[in-house]
Amino acid sequence: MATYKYPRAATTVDIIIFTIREQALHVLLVNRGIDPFKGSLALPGGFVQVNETLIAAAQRELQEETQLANFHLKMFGVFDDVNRDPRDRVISIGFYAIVPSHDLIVLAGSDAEHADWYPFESLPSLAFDHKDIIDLAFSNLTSDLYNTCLAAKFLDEEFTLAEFQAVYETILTKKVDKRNFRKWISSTDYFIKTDNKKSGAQHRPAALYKIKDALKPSEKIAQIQVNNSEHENKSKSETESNNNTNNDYNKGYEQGFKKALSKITNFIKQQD
Amino acid sequence: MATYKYPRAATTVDIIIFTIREQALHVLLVNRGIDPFKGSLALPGGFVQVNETLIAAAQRELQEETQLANFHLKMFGVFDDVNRDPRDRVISIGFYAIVPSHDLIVLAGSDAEHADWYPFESLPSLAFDHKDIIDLAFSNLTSDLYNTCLAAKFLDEEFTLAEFQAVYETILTKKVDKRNFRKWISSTDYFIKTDNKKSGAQHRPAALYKIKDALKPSEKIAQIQVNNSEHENKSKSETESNNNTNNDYNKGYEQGFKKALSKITNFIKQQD
DNA sequence: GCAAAAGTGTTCCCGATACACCCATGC
DNA sequence: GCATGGGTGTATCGGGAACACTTTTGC
Repeated sequence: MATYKYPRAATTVDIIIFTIREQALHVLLVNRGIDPFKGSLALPGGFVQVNETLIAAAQRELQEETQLANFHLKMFGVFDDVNRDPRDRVISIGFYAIVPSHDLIVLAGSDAEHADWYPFESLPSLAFDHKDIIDLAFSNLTSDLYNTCLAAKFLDEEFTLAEFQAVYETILTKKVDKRNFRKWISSTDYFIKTDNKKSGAQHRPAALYKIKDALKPSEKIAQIQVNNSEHENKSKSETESNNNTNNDYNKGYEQGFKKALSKITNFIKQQD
Repeated sequence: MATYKYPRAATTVDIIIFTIREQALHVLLVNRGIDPFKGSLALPGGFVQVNETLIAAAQRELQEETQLANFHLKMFGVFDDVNRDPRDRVISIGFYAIVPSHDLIVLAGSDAEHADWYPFESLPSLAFDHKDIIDLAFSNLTSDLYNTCLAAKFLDEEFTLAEFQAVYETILTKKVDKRNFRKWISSTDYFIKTDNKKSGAQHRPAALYKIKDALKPSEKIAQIQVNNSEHENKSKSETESNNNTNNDYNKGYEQGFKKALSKITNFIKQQD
């Protein structure tokens, strides 16, 4: 039992796990085994313990619910409507994660909850304000596609550029120009061609690429980063200098914002 | 007394109030009257009550400490290091606000704390992780300069373009090209020329501008917005559809992201 | 009439877009 | 040898950036 002079809001994390299966973006949802919204679908997540950071809480919840660890998690929003949870005042922090489609290890939930994948384009109605949370997560996902290398997280460690391009086309639901896409790949410093090739198909083998080692997961924590463009002016200490429990995998994935967000609309064909 | 089965983190808000005085960006700091960090300088802020949103808490704290109301507040980050407050586990949400330099109403604090302005470029050492919070706030401020009209909040309701340009030059510590700046003004839909002029100086009178009425404060709440660029693809419901207690002034100020963040580096002369 | 800031257009350059053909493999 | 996807270069266009002179007032 904990006793406080004044009542406190509870703090939770909610996590959107994105994957691509059957050429469509999917989101992991759990069937709630308890009230409120018992029987409804909801995002995985749960209460933050007093001795862990938010991202550590998100990692822990995911591990409990999916047996997967070491997610690349990104904080993207705060949900603080006073009545968003009928039981109590609950402030929730949203994170999103990306997993490769083959990691579909499903997923006996901790509380006899059943977890499964649902297509982003036709989500059922959800508990709490989780629909809003997903929308904001998606909005962040799309903008991160061209500003970070994290879209590679949808794929295996080594991937062909055709596979990678398909990730963008699936999420953006737009055709992408192959030559311009490849020009972008080499204009960023995110990716590197390996010596390996993927052969076996009935055509020329494709070179395999991977994320540059320098960008591999390190010991940096997620922080909501609203802007990362390069203004060489008085940024003083680095914006990421705060938050420091080291248990995450975000650094590098947000490095090297060579180009500003205008990238987002790059080489998305102007058709329609 | 409030009693919970499991201990809870406390939730606080910290607010950075920016203003420009003596041609320099300043930040409001208070002298802490109580431990921890008694006597140190710190950001205004305080605990969130269970029946108010974060932004409402920020508004309330500011009103208590500065007698000013109706700030334009923007949420920009979450600070959740486990040991950031020596007393207890405290998760803080950062907001920033902008006030015109003449509103320097200072500011007998609520707890016999003395509040005053400090130049951003030479801040003293601060309590807690408040230095990190300020750095992230500044980083958000600079990126918002060209993506919203909120820089006008540094000025009176009606302002000349020279005054407005000086805001940008002060914050970015760069010279800005007058013609390109004015082209940007008219390329956005944020501002409108009034029929009034500012005369009296020893030169040609300057036209006064103001923020377009359509962009004036309305009933929308602040949400951390990582991306707002226009991808006309499946943004599904609007990203700002969440968070809805109506007590804020943010809408419009974030509307109409016509251009992506590349704007940030606009018409900042390449001199050094 | 002179000092001092207001106001205004054009050129250049680079990066974003569009676009079509040859290459290597499996069968 | 043919079907299939892998791989590559160029020309155009638009927006960002640089740049100088005329206008209007106060004294």
